[in-house]
Amino acid sequence: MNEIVEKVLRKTPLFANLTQKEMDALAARVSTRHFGKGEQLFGEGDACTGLFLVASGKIRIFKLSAAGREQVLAVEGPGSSFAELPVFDGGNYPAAASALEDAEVLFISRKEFQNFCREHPEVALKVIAVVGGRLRRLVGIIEELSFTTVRQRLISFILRLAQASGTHSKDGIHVELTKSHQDLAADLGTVRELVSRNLSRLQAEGFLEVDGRKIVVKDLAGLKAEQTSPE
Amino acid sequence: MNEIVEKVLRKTPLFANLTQKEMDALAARVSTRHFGKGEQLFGEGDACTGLFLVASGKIRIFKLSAAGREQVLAVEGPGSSFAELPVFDGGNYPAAASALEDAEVLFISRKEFQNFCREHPEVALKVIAVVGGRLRRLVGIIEELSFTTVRQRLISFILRLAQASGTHSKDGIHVELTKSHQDLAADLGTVRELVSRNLSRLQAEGFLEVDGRKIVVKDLAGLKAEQTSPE
DNA sequence: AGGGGGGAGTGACTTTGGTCACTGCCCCCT
DNA sequence: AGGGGGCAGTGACCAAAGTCACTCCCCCCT
Repeated sequence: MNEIVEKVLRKTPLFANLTQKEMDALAARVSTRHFGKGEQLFGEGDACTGLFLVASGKIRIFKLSAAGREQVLAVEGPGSSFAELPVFDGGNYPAAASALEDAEVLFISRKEFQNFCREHPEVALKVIAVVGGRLRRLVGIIEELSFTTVRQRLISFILRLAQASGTHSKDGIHVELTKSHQDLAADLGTVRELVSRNLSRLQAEGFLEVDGRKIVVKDLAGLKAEQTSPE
Repeated sequence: MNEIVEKVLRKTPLFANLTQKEMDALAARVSTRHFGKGEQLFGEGDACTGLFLVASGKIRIFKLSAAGREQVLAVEGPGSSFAELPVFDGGNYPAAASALEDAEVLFISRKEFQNFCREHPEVALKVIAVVGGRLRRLVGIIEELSFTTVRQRLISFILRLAQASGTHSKDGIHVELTKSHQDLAADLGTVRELVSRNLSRLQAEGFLEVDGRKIVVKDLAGLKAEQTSPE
């Protein structure tokens, strides 16, 4: 039981290099919770009860608009922590979180985590580093929303995907969307229809070939050019 | 000389409650710099050299797009610190900073600040709290950019201004813009023309009266309604 | 007085984003 | 086999955002 917990703890940057003794102390304070696909961990505005660590699966952090649209702020996978901040400043969660796939999550109550940080100042420095990364990503989202079109964001997304998990072949780079257009739209800050339309258009222009969730990038250089200048 | 520095330090949340001894130690490591209106403190992508504290004036943190548009991320006044994060994670500045008005700024080098945090763990906790607030504001910007129109953002801005610094009279609430349409557009994530046009339109609709940078809110309740639902 | 510069207003237009309403597809369920 | 449900594609719109090109105004400069 505790070996699993420890394994996860060692994988999260916040607690990676604790001594065995510290690790044991921490593990004893941790509880495990399971969330099914689509299940909500907490809602926007909920009082913050503690810190979460992802053991398996993926957790999506997002904002929900009055009109029902979603804007994804982050997707956290195994080894990531989230909600560090409200734990400290005592405020409510600024966004909602739900499981993108079935997920195993570790939970540390606010009090326990705060005490632990006080006893282990290095952990506080780690928190700052982690939060720093988060802040950079948020700034990136703002930049994209403010300066770019849906088309450009979609292109960037595909290029990132190609970079990360594309397989090369003579007819181009094969990539596969791992989510629905709906979810992709929430990532890009737009609606389903625009994702669909822009994909069609990129295909018509010869940059891509689309077949369901499989995409073949035919003209990498061309796409990269489109990403920046609208021409 | 040092009394002035100390006064500023006491006003910034990060260092507010240090002992006199600590304060002296810190003050000795601080240097003062002046920036004229419009002058740039650092650019986006510059290597991070240290932490800044605002003594007087206002500093604008912003992103600059390839097309020359600006998106303001934050405006920091006296008593605020900024650039805490890159100091810790060692990365570059994610955005540029310039003086909105003539400003006096304290500077602490990266090394000095890091050491100080290591010696004074409570300061690290303070950093987290400050950064937490910053993160919330960024999430707010994302929410606005993703879910609302320029019109709604402009209305929210005016309402906030009315709340903060409006003076009531029989003909409405008088508020005054303290910046050009250009700068306001950068705050709202749009362009000059849209600010101008939307103001005109709000006037035509009877919500406001506009005279240069003076605005009289005629229909507060109506404006509040417009802020949320587009009708 | 004349000229220059920054800020503001606006008409005309294009592009992008978003909505609505359908249709069709695929897969699973019983 | 027949029906749902979720997902994807698309046509027809409409509204918001942004661009371009001016004009006007005010203030400051010498």
